Amino acid sequence: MGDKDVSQAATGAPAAGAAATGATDDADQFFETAVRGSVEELLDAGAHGEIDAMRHSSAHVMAESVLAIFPDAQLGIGPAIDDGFYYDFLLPRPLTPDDLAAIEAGMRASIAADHPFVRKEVPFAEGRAFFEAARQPFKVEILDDLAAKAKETGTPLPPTTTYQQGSFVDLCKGPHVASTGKIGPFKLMTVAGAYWRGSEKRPMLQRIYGTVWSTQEDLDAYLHRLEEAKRRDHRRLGVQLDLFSFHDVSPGSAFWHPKGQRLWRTLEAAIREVQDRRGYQEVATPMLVHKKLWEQSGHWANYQDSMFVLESEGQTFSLKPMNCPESTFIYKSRLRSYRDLPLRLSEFGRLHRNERSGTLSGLTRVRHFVQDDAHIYLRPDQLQDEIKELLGEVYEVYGWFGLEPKFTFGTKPDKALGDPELWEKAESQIKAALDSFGKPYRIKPKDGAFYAPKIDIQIEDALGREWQTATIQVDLVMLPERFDCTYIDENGEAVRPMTIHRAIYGSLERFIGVLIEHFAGAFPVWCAPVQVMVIPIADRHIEGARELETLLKARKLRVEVDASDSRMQNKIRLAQEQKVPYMLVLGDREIEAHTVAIRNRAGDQENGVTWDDFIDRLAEETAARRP
RNA sequence: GCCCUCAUAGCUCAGCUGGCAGAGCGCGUCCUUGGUAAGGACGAGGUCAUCGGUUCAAGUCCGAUUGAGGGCUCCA
Repeated sequence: MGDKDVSQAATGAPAAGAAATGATDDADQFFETAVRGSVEELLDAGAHGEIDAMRHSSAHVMAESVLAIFPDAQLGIGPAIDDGFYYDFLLPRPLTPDDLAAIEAGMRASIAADHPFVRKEVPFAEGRAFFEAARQPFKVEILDDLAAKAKETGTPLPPTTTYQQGSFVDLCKGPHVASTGKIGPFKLMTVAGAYWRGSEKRPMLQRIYGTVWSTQEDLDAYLHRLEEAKRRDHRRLGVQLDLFSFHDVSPGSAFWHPKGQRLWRTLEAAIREVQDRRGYQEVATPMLVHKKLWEQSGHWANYQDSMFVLESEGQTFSLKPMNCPESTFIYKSRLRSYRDLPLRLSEFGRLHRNERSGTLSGLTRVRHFVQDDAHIYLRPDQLQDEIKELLGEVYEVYGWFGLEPKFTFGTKPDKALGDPELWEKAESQIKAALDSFGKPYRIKPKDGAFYAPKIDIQIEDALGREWQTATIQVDLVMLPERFDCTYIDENGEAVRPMTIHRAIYGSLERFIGVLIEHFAGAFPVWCAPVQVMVIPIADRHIEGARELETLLKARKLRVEVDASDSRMQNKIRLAQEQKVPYMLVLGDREIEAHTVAIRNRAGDQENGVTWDDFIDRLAEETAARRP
C-alpha cells in the first residue's frame, strides 16, 4: 500500500512490483515529487520560495565550513527541507557535538563576511572536469547521470551550473539569496546517517541537519515548538500517565497498563457502537494461519520477510499481518445473494508485522497492533452510497475528538491490475460520493493502491502535524478475484462483488499515540481513563467519598478516590498532573449536604453541586462524546 | 537491517583525569486531619542493561550482545 504512514492503518494487499509504483513519501506532500534518488531530486534543492532559497544557501555555507575543517570531505547533496536544511558528507570520522560547534562557528564567519553567491554556467565537460579535479565523486556521479539522461532523451548536454561563495564552489541549479549575509538566525540540530541516494547498497554518509529562519523570533518559536512536541511526546506521557510500557522481552509491542487499557476499551466500545448501528457484523479470525493463505493472497512472495513465520509438525504458519484474506472464508462459507449485500464484516484484528528493528518507535511504529478493520462486500451499484456512508462514519468518529478529517483521493496508478473500465467506473463513483458529501478533498493522481483506488484520511493535531490514520480502499481485484468471491445476482448468475477495506482509527496503538500528543494527555472527558478524582479533605470524609464512588461506578463512570494521607493541596496537584478532568473535594460541608466542590483541570471552581446533579451531568457529557 | 548516540533506585537525573553508589520525586512507617497545584520526621530500595576483556582496582577504559533515541531504508 502506498503511503508511508498508512502502513499500519491500512488494510492491504500484496504489492506485486510495488517498488515500481513510485510511491510518494509523506502525507503532507501533495505536489508531484521527483522520484527518490533521481537526478531531478538530487538537483532539486527544494528552493521554491525566498525562505527556501535562504535554507538552501545555508546548506552551502555549512558545506563550506565542513570543507574547511575536513578538506577531504566528499559532498553529497544539500537541499532545503521543512524548517531548515541538511547536507550529506562522507567524512573520515564520525562527527561529535564539538564538531557541530566548530562548523557553526565557521558558518558564522562566512555569514559575517557577506560573500555574494555567484552563479556560473560552464560547458558540461568543463564542469565535470572541475568536480573531478576537486575530488568530488558524488558530484561527478550526478553529472554523469544528467549526461546519461540527456543521451536517453536525445537532448543536448546541459551546461553545468555552479554557485560560488567565497572560495567554495558547489554544483547547484539554485536559486540562492544574494549573499551569505542574507542568511538569518540558524542552528545546527543533529547528525544522522543517510545512504547516498537512499540506497542501502551505497555508502552511508553523515547528514547534518540545521534549521534557519528569517528572524530570531521565528527561530525561537520553532525551537519552542520542538520543546512543546517533546513535552507532548506520547512515549513520555505514556509513562507519566501510567498508560503503557515497553519491555525488551517484546520489542515493538506495548504492555497496556490498567489506565491505558481503560482508554483502549472506551475507544473500542465507541467504534463498536457505531459499527453495530451502521450495520456491521463483527467477526474474529485466527491469528495463526497456514502459509498457503498468504501464497494465495500474494503476500508470501512479496512480504514474507515482514511476517513472523513458524513451523509446526512440518507445516509453515505465520502470524497474520493483516485481516482481509481471512474474511473471505467467512464470506464464502455460504452462498451469498445480491440481497445480502452490502455485507459488512468488522474485526478488531490483532496483527503482527516484523518491522525492522531500527524502525520501531513508541506506539507509532510497532510490531503488534490492533486495527479497527472492516471488509465490506458489495454490488458495484452500491459503491457510491457506501462510500458516502463511510465518509460520514469518519466524520462522526473524528468529531468525538474535535478533529477535522482531510480526505485525499488516490487514483489509478500506472501499474494497476484489473479491468481499466472497472477502474474508471469505480473512480467516478468515488468522486461522485466525495462531491456529494460536500467536504473539500484533494486528489493525488496515481496514488491509489495497485488493486484499488483509495481515500486516505489525514488529521492535523494541535501542533499542526499531519497524521495518516483512516483509510478507505475500494478493492477491485485482490479479495474478489484472487479469492474468487461471488454472489448470485437477480438473474441467478454468479458475479463478482467489490470489496471495500476500511479502518477508521486505523491502528488503535497509533491512534492512541496521536491522541496523547494532540491532547497533551488531557483526554476529552468521555474517554479519559480517570474521569473523576474524589478528594476527601480528612480521613473522616473517606467514607462519604466511597459512597460517592459507588454511585458514580453504578453509572459506569470512571472514578478514583484519593484516600492517601496527603494534604488536600497535594491530592489536587497529583490529580492535576494526571490530567483528571474533574476533582471533587469532599469536606464537612459537602458530606453534610451531599454536594461536591468541583474543580476541573483548567482550575475552574464550582461549589455546592449535588451528587445527583454532578453524576447526571457527567453521564450526559460522557454519552455525548463531546471533544 | 545500516549509521550515530544512549542505558546508574519505580520515575527524572548527577557521579570529573579509574579509588567506599548519590539527589529530587515516588514508595513504606510515624506525626499531622487539612478548604483548591508539594506539611514534617524516619526508613526501605541499586548484580550501575547483559556477557567478556584491560587493570592492584571498572558505574567510569575496550569489545560483543540486548534494548531505547535521532536519522536512512522499507512498509501489504
